[in-house]
Amino acid sequence: MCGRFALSAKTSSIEALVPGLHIHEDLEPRYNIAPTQNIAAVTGADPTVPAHLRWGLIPSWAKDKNIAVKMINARAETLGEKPAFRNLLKRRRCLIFADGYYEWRKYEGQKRKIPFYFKMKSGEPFTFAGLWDVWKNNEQGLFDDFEDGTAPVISSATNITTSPNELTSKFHNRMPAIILPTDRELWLSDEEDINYISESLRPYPEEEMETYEVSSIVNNAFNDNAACTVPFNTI
DNA sequence: CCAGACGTTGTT
DNA sequence: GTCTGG
DNA sequence: CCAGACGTTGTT
DNA sequence: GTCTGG
Repeated sequence: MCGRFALSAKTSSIEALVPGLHIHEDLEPRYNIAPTQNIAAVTGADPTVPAHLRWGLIPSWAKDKNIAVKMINARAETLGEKPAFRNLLKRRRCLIFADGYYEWRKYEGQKRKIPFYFKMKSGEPFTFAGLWDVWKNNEQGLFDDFEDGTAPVISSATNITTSPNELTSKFHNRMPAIILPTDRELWLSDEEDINYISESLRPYPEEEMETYEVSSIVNNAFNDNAACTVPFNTI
């Protein structure tokens, strides 16, 4: 899975995740990052510069950018076989910055599903494994924006999923592939052995993670994507 | 050769 | 673009 | 992923 | 129920 996540860490702690990375601008804290929105990432092309990628992969060959809604996730197990992902796995890997992600649980008799927030016990941000590509619109001028404000050239990304660790498996049968700190350099490298690369797409050790139910008061802020400092309730 | 797909998740 | 199915 | 819409015509 | 927008 992984259809929503958060990134509110200080710029300095995000920079600390990738050697040489320098983030020039201040990133707004975000607690409800959704598909089609921009996400903060670094690509293997230049890991010293932050990349702002649109979440939902639009492959370079796509005629219609709306294919993105179907490409927010990519299964780690089959990346090497899928025509849409195989080449990207070889040459267009990226790390997506996050400090938590959400899974939903529905309680018996309750209408709404409740979000649970998954994070590192350390509180530090981390990196999802992603693939990215650049798409150029062929049907209209390259200098004309779309009506929805998106550009005619879009760099986008998909978030790789893998089997869940023990903690996440209580909520879902998938979890986002979180790259171990020691594997980040490899993931951004120009290594083309996809079997070797794929070894870093394992479920993240659950002993380093924890989850909280997002309380109703936080839920409001969550829905508004507003800044939120209220502590989550522990389950 | 050309034509057509290219994807995941959750839910039923 | 690249792979699969016909 | 969730939230929210889901429609057209004519008139101003 | 299903699609769209974020």
